[in-house]
Amino acid sequence: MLGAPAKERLLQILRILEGEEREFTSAELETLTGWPSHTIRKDISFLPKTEDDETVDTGRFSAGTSSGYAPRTLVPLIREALCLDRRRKFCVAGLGRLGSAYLNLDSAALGEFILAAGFDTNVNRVEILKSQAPLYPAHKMGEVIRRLDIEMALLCVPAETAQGAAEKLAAAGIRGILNFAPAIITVPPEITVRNVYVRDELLALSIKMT
Amino acid sequence: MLGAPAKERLLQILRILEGEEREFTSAELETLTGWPSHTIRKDISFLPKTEDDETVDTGRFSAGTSSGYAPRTLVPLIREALCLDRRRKFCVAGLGRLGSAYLNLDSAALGEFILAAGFDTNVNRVEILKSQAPLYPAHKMGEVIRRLDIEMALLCVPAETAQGAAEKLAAAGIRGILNFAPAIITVPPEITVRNVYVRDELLALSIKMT
DNA sequence: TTTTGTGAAGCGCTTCACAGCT
DNA sequence: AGCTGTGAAGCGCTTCACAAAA
Repeated sequence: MLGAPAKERLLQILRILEGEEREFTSAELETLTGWPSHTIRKDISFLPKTEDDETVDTGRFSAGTSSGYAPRTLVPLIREALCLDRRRKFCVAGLGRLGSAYLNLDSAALGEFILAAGFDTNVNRVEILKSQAPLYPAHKMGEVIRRLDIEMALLCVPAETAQGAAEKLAAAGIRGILNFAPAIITVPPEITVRNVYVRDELLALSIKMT
Repeated sequence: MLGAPAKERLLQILRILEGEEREFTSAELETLTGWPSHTIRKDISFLPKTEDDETVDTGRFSAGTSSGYAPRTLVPLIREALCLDRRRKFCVAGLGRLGSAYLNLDSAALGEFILAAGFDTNVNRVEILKSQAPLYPAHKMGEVIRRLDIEMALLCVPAETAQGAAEKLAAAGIRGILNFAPAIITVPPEITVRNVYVRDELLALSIKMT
């Protein structure tokens, strides 16, 4: 119940609704997201029903209100369904140009995610760079990740060292890796990887452009 | 024929096979990609058959060769199927940490895309940074983009200046924008935007992790 | 025997059409 | 009238099982 495509759409809807106050109809969400309104309604219909409502209202978003979905009620439901209620910690592995750029993202751009640490094999960078989060030499990864309970890592090392760094992260007990290095990394199956390849993004963009 | 999920997988296979010489079995590709071997074989079976082969071979990759797929024959077929034949030019707008990181991607990581220029309002950066592509002050954007026929831009400026930079790119005749700034940008409808938000990538990763 | 190639079955997501509420 | 909510139909992707080739 609630497949991967639906989760992707709900995430997009969540982004639109967050911070909004006025209600959105499924037709509006269609123009904003590009997904058909009936698909969106279907996705939302899969969300858990709020049982704490004592009134005998049939539709939980008061179907037929002729006004749409209220962010106030919908946003928490989506967050719960997508397991986004917890604030998760992540770290940056590799503090070159790319990694240090992500060190300096302000918390508004990160939402529920907390930048908890940065790592690099080059001790100079660790000492020189300034960051809100503490920076450590790479060999302390295992200790720090476990102590701070860091779940995810942005992998920002060069392509040549990506596989090695991924293995170090795996050994350090990381659970998910966002791989920005233009390389294919393989890790134990209990670790989830998501690749952010510039080439793939350009490809997706050019497909969208046609 | 050949749906979106299959394209995604073929792209991943293409990345693995490019530059390789030895043959790969579908079982090997399974361990490398994570997709089941029968799914991979199915995807490949959808590729157009090479008609120029005079011999009456049944399987075009010589089914039963007991050795796997030859990159030599497979790579061009995938490239054609994914419409990756044309080489498209792009530029980088904003040469801070993030932008300059992307300036230094080698061509292997970019595939069919060509980095044709970099722009920044800060003339110092334009003069000091070294890059394979020529760098220009931002005010030359219109002239350069049109002269070099650049189609896409990586928008790597800070969030505060993202909207202004996007408007300059729009005025310069860009057709697509890959927005790396953590900001929502609005452009004329003839321009396609694709956002790469770290927060969204982290969200997608954590959903995948559950 | 190993590995590709593929019709057919299976299954999950999307779409439809309409009921229900305001 | 306008909009949500949802069983059921439809369809596309995945999986299966086995034929064919070296």
